[in-house]
Amino acid sequence: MILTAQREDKFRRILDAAVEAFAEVGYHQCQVSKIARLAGVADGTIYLYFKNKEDILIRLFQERMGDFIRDIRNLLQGRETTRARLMTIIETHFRNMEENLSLAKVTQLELRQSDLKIRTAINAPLKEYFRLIEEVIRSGIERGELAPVDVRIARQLIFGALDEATTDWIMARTKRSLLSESEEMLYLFEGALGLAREPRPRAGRGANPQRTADVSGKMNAGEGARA
Amino acid sequence: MILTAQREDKFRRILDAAVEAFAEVGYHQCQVSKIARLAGVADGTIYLYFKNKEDILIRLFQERMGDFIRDIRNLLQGRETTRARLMTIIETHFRNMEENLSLAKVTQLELRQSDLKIRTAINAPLKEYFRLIEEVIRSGIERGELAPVDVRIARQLIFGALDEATTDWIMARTKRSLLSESEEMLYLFEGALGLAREPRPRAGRGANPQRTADVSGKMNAGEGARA
Amino acid sequence: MILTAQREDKFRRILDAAVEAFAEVGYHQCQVSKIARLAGVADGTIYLYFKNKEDILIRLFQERMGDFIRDIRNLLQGRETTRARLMTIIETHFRNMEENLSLAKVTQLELRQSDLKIRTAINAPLKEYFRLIEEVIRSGIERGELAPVDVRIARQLIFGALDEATTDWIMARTKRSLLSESEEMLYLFEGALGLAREPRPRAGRGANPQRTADVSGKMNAGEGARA
Amino acid sequence: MILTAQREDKFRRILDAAVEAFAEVGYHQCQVSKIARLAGVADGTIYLYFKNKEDILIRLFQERMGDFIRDIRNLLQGRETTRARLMTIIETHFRNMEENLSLAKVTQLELRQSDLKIRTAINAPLKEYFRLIEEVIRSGIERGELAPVDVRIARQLIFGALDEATTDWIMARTKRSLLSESEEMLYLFEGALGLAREPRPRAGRGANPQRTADVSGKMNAGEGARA
DNA sequence: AATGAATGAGGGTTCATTCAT
DNA sequence: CATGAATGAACCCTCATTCAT
Repeated sequence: MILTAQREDKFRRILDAAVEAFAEVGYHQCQVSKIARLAGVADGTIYLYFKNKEDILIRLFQERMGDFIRDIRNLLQGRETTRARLMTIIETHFRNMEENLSLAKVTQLELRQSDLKIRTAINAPLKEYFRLIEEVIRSGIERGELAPVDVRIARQLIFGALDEATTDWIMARTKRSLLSESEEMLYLFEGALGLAREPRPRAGRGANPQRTADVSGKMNAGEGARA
Repeated sequence: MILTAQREDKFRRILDAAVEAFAEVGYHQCQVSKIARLAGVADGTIYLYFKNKEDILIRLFQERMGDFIRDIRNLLQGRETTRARLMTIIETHFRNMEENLSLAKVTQLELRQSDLKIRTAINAPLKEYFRLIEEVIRSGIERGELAPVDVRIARQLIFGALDEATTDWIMARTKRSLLSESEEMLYLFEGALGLAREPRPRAGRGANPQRTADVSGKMNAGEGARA
Repeated sequence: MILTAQREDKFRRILDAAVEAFAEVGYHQCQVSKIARLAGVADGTIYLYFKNKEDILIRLFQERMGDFIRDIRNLLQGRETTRARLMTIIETHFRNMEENLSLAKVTQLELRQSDLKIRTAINAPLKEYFRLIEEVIRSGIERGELAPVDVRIARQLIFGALDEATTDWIMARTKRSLLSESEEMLYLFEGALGLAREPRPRAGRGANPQRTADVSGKMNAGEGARA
Repeated sequence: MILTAQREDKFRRILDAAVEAFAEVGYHQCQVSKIARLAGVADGTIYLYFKNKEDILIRLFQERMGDFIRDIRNLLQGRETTRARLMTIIETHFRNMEENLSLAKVTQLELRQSDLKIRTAINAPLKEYFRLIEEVIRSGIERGELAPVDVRIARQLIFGALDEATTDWIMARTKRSLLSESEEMLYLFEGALGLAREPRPRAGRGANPQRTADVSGKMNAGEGARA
């Protein structure tokens, strides 16, 4: 195992190629040779850097999820209030997905395809993300900003909502912005967690419930539902 | 093509066998011959009832999801308040999963493995569920019971939270009851949707945030995280 | 085994259906259920009349070839000269094929698909046809009408030429008449067998070799060649 | 994709193996793994060189037929008279078959099994052979050596006779030489095409029609007829 | 380290045939 | 006799992985 810059580069090229390839055709449909082609290496070279196809998916997730958690941890340093922290999580989650559509597709769709072995390997970084969310909730409770909710269940709600919103967004044909949902999502979280609510940021929201009704009047046809 | 009770029975036996088989080894790892063996029919018989392996998964979901939605719609008939309706959704969702662990595994894990074709086929029943949730939210808003939240996003929160809680429960080794989370989940939904909160049903909850801390103190090790 | 008229009818319907089915999609591609459908009987019924799929092909050939030989034998009764007899063979062969395109396709194309077992079974009727041709040649030699050619090889030439002309005709897109080749074919046979040649029946043939040249100038493109 | 001698060799080994395998058990009965075994390669290797099983049959024919036509064209260069040219065609056709019994079996029996797709692919080389025969006939007519016969029909007679003689020979149990029929075949062709006949080469032929009678006296039992 | 030709296990699906009704 | 649902053997091909160069 050499760790030269060159090797590091090839490792990254394969990972980048894999993201694109998985996102395009799906993990199971994706042939290793396709990744090799996109990465500009020979098929066999893949196996100098990865144990097998499964390993690519796992390392991919670990790598990107690790980056994501590092980012979010850094951003949380500067956030004092629980509201600011929640907004940071929401926005970073959404922005990360929005800026990496391919990665988002893999994360939301392909990773769930994997069998038990893969999901087990994926466990660690995901657990880290869960822990991070739970820490925000717990400290919020301790500081009296949040109601004494069940931390695990509250985390399930937060992660589940962000995750579902992302999947919805990927499945939707109309490419509305995911980030634009952040404020409404924060509003819901505030209520769920018993955080004293700020006045609604969007003017006219309270005054115009019809708009909301209209939107949902579309009945989610073709958009909200996972296609 | 006969449509006798006998034929109906064989169709169901194959579907039941498929649920067990997919839950046990996963869709991709599952051989058609395994389903046939479990169903007590010949391999070829499968293809008298289903177009192909994929079709089994699709029909399976459509069938069971259809039943589920029918159940939930029936129960909602007798519920007048939005709170009661939300509780019905939560409990029916959780009970359904808890009573059909194999089905839950397929729904939560295997169905997400499927490629675009399968997910498209799955779309209709899932959309129907989304619509149902959104109808409860919308009517709650119209009746003044809920704050004028964005219906689509609120639905994402509700479905996402239920879905994530279920996945968590399946992945967890310790088989705590999923249904027992219903009340806390309802409590969070109430806050999120601006529903006037009932006093916490569980005595001591507010008084004992430590319990929550304990639970999360486990840091989700091997439980909360998707293994 | 009953031999009522009804049974006889069903036997024939299956055979007729098989001719059409084999001609349309080929023996190997043809499913037994297709024959059953065309014959208006159940799949299983086929097996009351035939041992298996192979048996259908064999009986089909035996039946039709038997009819054909009976026809040709009857016609030969009234033909005294070897020339007339040869013409009878040529015309009956061509007319038979032309009037039963489906049968011709099976005979020329599908029957040659069969494995050794089928060809062995087909042997008897084909041998009978060979014998018939050889008898005409032999008696022609004995009566001094033909040169003392090798009977077997002469038969190979006659059957081979008729067979190849038929295959050519089937493969050709342009549906020129096969029967119209009879006279030229007879002319060639006369020469080959040393039969005193009649003056060319087609006026201008000898005088206009260019026409022939023109025709062949087409180089057989798309017609003569087996497509 | 390397095109080294090594690769060329493997291509040829597979082709050779296929000829033997097809000849032995027939195209449809022949498993790809049998070809692989005979060729000394893995099953999957076949698919590096051929698109599928069908492709093996097609390429096989194109390859060998191409060689055959090249051979015959070369030999025809040195033949001035139409008689010599006809003899070249007859002898090369017969010798080629006799020296490659397996190939002959495939050509005469298996290739006719193929469905439309295969026969279409086979068209080109076969047409080339037809064209070659027709060129000999046409130039013979132009040079006044042959009667002004219909070129296409004459070609059908020549190819049909050679083809039928070959099939006969393959189906026969007694392995008389095919090549030994060349002279009699030429004799018949001479007559058919109006070529001034040479005196019969085999002494006693005219004098001993009994030999012919004897042969045919066998009534083709098990020999002449396609078994 | 890099290559890519070679490997060969593995499985979904078809369809001729059977047999209970 | 007739049916047609059920059977299950059989096989082509893919593609992740290896290894000689």
